[in-house]
Amino acid sequence: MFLKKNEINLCSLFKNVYRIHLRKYSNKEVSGRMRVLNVAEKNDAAKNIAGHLSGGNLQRREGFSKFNKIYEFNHTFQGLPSTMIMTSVSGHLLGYEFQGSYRSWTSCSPLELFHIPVVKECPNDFINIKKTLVREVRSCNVLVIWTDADREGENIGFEIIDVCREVNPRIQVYRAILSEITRPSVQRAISSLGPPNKNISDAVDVRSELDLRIGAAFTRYQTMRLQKVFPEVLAKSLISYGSCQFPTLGFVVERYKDIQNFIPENFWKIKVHHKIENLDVEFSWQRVRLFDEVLCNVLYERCQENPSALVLTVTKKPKSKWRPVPLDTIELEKAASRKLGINAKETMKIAEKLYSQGFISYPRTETNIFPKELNLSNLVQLHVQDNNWGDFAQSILNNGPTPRQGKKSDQAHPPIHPTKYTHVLQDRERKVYEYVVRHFLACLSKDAEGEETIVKIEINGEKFIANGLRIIALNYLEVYPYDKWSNKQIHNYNQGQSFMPTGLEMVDGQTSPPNLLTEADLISLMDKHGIGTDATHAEHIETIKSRLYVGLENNKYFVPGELGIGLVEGYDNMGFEMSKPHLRAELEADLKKICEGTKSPLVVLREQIAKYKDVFIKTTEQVEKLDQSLGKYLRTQPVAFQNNAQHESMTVKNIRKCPVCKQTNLVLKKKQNNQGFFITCTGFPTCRNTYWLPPSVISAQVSDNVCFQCSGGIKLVKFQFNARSMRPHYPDTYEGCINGCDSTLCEILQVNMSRPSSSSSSTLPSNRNVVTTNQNSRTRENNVRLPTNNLSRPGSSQNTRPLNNDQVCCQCGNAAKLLTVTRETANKGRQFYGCPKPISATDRCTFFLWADDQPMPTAGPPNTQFNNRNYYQNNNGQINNPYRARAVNNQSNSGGQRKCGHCKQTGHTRRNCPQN
DNA sequence: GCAAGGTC
Repeated sequence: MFLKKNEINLCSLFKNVYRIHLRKYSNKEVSGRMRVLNVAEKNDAAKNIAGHLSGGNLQRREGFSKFNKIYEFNHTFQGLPSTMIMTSVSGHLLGYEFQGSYRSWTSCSPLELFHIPVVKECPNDFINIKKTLVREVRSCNVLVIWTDADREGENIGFEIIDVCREVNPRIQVYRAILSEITRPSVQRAISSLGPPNKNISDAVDVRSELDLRIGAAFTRYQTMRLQKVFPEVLAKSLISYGSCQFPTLGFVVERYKDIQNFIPENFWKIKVHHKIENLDVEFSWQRVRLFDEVLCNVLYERCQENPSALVLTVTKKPKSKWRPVPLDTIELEKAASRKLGINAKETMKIAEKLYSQGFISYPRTETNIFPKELNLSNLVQLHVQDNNWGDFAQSILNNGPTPRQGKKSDQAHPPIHPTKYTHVLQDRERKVYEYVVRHFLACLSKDAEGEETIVKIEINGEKFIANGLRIIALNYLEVYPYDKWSNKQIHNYNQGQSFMPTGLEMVDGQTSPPNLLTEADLISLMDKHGIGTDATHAEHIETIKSRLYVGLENNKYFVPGELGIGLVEGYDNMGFEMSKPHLRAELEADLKKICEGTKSPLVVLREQIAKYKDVFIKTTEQVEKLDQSLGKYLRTQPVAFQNNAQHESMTVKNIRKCPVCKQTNLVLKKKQNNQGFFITCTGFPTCRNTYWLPPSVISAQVSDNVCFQCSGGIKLVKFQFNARSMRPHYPDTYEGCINGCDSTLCEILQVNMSRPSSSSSSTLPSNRNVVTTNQNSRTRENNVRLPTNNLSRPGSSQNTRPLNNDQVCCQCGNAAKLLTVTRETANKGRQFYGCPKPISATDRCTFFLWADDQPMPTAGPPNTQFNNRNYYQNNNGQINNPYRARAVNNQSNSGGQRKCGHCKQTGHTRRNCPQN
């Protein structure tokens, strides 16, 4: 329940009327106060926002997660006195994963990873955070999202919304936008709440899903193949592919190859020296250098003919060395790598520790502009006490801080700066802290000032230049030893004067290749090409090091490893620029269009998947190029490996499409104790269709032969039975079709594919043929529909009756009865299906299904089904997925014996209880 | 055993 502001004002005049009004529409707020759940992206933000909103008058209590506290305080929300509950998540609450058995690398062909369902689920680490949200939101009327004002923040916001709406579907949702966490910003944000932006969130979902599908498909494929092709070298290697790690590797390989392919060129140039006493001033040639020796020699000889130098001009002008801009993550990483000798990954680890101890501000920021509200003088004051930089800090206070401003703002975090003084840190922590402090003081100080002298001379028509520098004031350099700027002396020259050089020489040289990339260079390239984020650059670099794609030369320069260069060259030879940055850039452009609402996320997903799937298939077709390239660099002969649809040959063999879910395949598997076999759907646990083979089967193997009687390429299975355990005259070894055409075999095995599954062993679970939707997860499929039709056919093994598509059937196999809730509850009038047998009947099953939760028709792509009542549009214009709402009906799997917490009956939960 | 993105 939420009231418009003018409505609230009116109500405030008639408090009694308002209270009635409030109670009428909200059963959450019995006390007459609004309860508002506020959720930030991290605990630190929640704490600070709560502090600003409450003016410090708040109570802290524990949530289920020890890292994410709950802050409670009173506040006037939209004109109403309200109880504010502020808590947080820790970044993403949910993440995409493959379901169930698909997490096994051999469960399916890697090609299938482009299409099989993925679910957005809460990792175990974050279950406690989710539990806190679920508990708190039950008693609230309003949810305010305070996550970071960036793309990921918007997506995290929707993850919070999804979790909260699951238990409180009527909650009103608002988005607060903060540019920084200061009191004015927080106040401004809460008084200008808007709706969350689904477009932005969708873009992140698309990116996440693509990263998983593409990354996993290529990683599994190339790992499994190359381990077999190079068993001596790569048997235990994980050969990953990722949309960020591969371009990062590509940069290293490209620079290495540039150097390898570099052809030096000879050049020649003329130098002039003028030495008086100990000062030797060198004049450089205005032509810089010539690549023609004869021509250079002609000009040199001309100078020699009349070597007297005439001073053409003497220019003196002020020269500044600019103080640094406020520190962002990338600059910290680069500076630490270059100047402190600490690599980016280690730097971020140290910075995070310093942040968690309160010594520095949040170290993952793209902002290099100090917000106006930040009291810089107070922060500088903290450092006046220091022996090394205290005097400098005092001088800043005396003159007033003059921050140099950069041009970037992530609208979320301020530049990295010290927040507390300490002098007790040791080693690398001290180095990083000192760097942050000195950088902070430096950028609040003044540019270094100097005077530059430029002298131009002419010798018989050829012009030369020399520079001098006189430093007037070091200013920021006094506190910032990481920058160098030194005086460069020059003689006093006057325009029009002539002098005789003490040296005139022609020197030769060779052009030299560029240097190998340092870590700072690599980070700059990643930043320039949009590979990764400021928070992840260091991780991608670490990944390609740990996978042995690259190594370090002299502990400083990146060189590709044999594996890394072999992979890049292999894909290049196929014509796929997998290691080039523009693939990611193209996706980024599409993501931007999704954010702007000019391109549909489904279209982007479909296009990108089609593109990468095509590359994947073509890769498998010419994968020998990868073998050859790697063989060359690994100096190992590739082991012959069949090239016929490799992505399939390295996985388990499919027997046929699962007759229940009709999406994934039936495969043959050994039981965990290795004693006996079963045939199961690879969609487990989404699809639980399983056929247990009798103990008399001592060996089973899917054959390459297909059944010539059945259509659809059903694979035969080769069985070995216990000797003489079969019928008289039945062979102990037999290859046959289990699809139904071989009735004797199916009878022996008690397998009947015309039914969802059959129980062939009395000692094993038989009723597993139920498709479920994980209650903690949201399922997303590409091109295929999540199997749901079994809900209308909870179909125990006894259910042999053919059912039409529209019929709802209970667990006994009977047509379910349509009933209506008659009790005076929130669900009064709502229809549901139940078992048609009398309540007193002992064999009555526990089937329960809301009529408006019925599965959709099975035809047509999912995005064409928006007219179905199960797809509904919420207040924020988002399309909600009905599958999640239906998940609670799935207790019918595995016996469904959990009791409702309300009526104590089985077959439904408290939330769906018809007696509500 | 897989990605990249948050965060602790």
